[in-house]
Amino acid sequence: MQHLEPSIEQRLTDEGIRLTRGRRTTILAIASMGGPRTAAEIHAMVGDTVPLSSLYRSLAVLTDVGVLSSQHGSDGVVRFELAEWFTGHHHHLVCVSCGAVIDVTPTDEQERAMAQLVENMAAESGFAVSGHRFEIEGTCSACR
Amino acid sequence: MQHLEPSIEQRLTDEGIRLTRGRRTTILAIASMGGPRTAAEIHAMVGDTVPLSSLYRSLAVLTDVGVLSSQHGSDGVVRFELAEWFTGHHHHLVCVSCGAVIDVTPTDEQERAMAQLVENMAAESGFAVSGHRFEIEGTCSACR
DNA sequence: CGCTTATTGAGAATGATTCCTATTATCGGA
DNA sequence: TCCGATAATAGGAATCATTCTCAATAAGCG
Repeated sequence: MQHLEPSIEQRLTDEGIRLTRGRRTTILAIASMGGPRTAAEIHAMVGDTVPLSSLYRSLAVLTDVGVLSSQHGSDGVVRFELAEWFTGHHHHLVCVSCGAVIDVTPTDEQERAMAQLVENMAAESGFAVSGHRFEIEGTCSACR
Repeated sequence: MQHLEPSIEQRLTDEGIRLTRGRRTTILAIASMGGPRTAAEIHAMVGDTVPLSSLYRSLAVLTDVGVLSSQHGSDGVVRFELAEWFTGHHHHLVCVSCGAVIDVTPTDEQERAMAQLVENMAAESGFAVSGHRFEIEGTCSACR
């Protein structure tokens, strides 16, 4: 992605969010890194053109608007990546040996079964379900 | 749980870990709270009998030894609870508004369905599944 | 009971993230 | 194209959870 996808640009204007140089730089950097990255990693990539404090603010805004999604890693640090509406819904296979993360896109049928399960489990708690995260732990083919 | 379960006490001595007053207090507090709790919440419950710094150390040790399990919430705070070998396998409902976490124990049928799903999804990747983590995001009844 | 050594206590230190305020840049309209 | 209202930035201070330090203390063994 050399330029900003129109769909992303659209999303921003729809929300009344200005597309500043810093935000453009940030989005492009994340897109080019192809996986969840920390603010520090992104900052290292974009350099001083985007100060850390501005970067954090941009990440927050872009996540709010739904251009990015964030996840809190087991090391307590937040990682950002392009949101699923852009990359597609997926889950992660996490190798407990080498730490590799493999994307898995569920089939429609699998996703339906999962949604069913989610509703069943949440029903009794008066919980309004908005999404789910599913992580499969195991050993990847390279590590066995 | 008024007293420390023998199985937990055993675990500690097996690992050469001393059972101090602070650690006993900490474990009992967590057990009585019945769900994942932050260090701050636990500290509020045990009071000054266990200083924060000691509490953090105890939580780390107990997690290492496998008496507790920890999870990093979407609010960036770590929550602790008794490990699954003690409480039984379960999943979490996470409130995206207030960060609260509620335990949900799947029925045998649900867990079977989930295991099935996991195998299906991992099959193509040559992944040897050892476990899974399932988090349901939504809004709790108090926050709606 | 006494010894050895793991553990504690208090506060300082750290690291990620957020907040504050004057300054600047975006973008819609004339 | 230029202007103005105002969203957004810079960057440095502030916050918050968590970790570290080290002298003082207590667990558990004999």
